Amino acid sequence: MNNQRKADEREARKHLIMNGALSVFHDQGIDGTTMEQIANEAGFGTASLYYYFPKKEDVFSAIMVKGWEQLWTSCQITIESSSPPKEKFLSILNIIANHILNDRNLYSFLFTAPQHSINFETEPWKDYQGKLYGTLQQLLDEGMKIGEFPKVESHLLFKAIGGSFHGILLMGDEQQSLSRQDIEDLFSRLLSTTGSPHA
Amino acid sequence: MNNQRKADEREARKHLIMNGALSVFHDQGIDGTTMEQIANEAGFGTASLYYYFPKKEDVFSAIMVKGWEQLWTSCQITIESSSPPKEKFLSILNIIANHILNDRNLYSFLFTAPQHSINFETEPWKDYQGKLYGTLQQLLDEGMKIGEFPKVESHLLFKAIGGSFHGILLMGDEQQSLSRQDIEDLFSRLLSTTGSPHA
DNA sequence: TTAAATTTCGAATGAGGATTCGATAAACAA
DNA sequence: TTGTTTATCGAATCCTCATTCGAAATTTAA
Repeated sequence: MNNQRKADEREARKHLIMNGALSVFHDQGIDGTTMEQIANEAGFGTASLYYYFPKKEDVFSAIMVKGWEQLWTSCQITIESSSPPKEKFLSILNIIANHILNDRNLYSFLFTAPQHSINFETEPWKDYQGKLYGTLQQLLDEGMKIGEFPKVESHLLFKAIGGSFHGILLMGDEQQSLSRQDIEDLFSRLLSTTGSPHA
Repeated sequence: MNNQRKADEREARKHLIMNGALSVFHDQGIDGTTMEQIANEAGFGTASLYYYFPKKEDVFSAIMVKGWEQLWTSCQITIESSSPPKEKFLSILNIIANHILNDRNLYSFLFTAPQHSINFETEPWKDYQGKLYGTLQQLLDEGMKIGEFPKVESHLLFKAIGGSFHGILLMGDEQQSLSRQDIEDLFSRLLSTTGSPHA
């Protein structure tokens, strides 16, 4: 019975396709990418893709699921630990940062995929995304209550952090070296309880 | 001679179309928008659009130009003033924030337009964008030299600020009320010279 | 009021690209 | 070896747009 191997190989081929897709997205943009380009990049004939993904949309979806699931599971232990909010929060950011640094294309896709073109509500990865974001938001709220964080509208703080995270890690092509130190500096700056004097 | 009025009216119609386009972008996404949808939204027949904009791309381009030019000119006076870097920097952020708050659709478009699909290098608005970003980056450098800003890689700081700006002002649909105070708080936090203690 | 210029737009046209077909090859099982 | 299942893919569909046409309406100018 090589049923298992069969399945594994099939799965492996799916991943080749997904990576090909990510690579094409990088230069052509998501909406500008054709199934033919993906096929070429991945080393398949165009029609073959449909043997693995019935619809173009399914390629997107599969990538999303892979990414968000990965992200969620690698944060889970930390999330379930019992460290104080701020420490937990920063640990999670760190984990995510490492993922992004290791797989730029994938995470750039995760965080910039157009919110239209597809019925995103029913997608399975929405779940992981929701849990992760929810957790972070919640940590922010808790930490604020304890006084570990500055007194700012927690929604605002969340968006600010999310935004700068995106900016630092995903903006621009330069593979810019980023010491973990730099990252921590910036975020603990945003999170410092030190009131900030106006300009 | 009603040549002037003629020109004005034509210009006005162009703007109707641009606004229609922005409105459709908002729900359909930029790449998912068709000329027909824009036409309907703006109250024209599909073919009529081409009387004003020879190519779809020209609609995009016109919007970009309008936005960036507007942004640049409204910052120019401040930029040419002789305030110290930090003050100047925050003033500019403030001006931009107000623009975004007043014309969400336009600026959401400006800052999220896909970098692919078009030959952006030759576009006229690239100029305004470049000047504005360049100025901000430069102010950051200067301020850092004087010690008005924290000692962080200025490129990083720039991205962090750009990112959180985007996050705060353009993320999510909720028209969330945003006091200018809140905004200043967050940014002067990022810019404060107070070293931040690690978690 | 009449010719020229300006605008409008429904209905072709044409190209690009997603998806499907039909045939073939490989791998496997009996 | 031979039938069956798994994979592959070039070449046809078929549909969705962007863009163009050609005819009409509306406005301007004389």
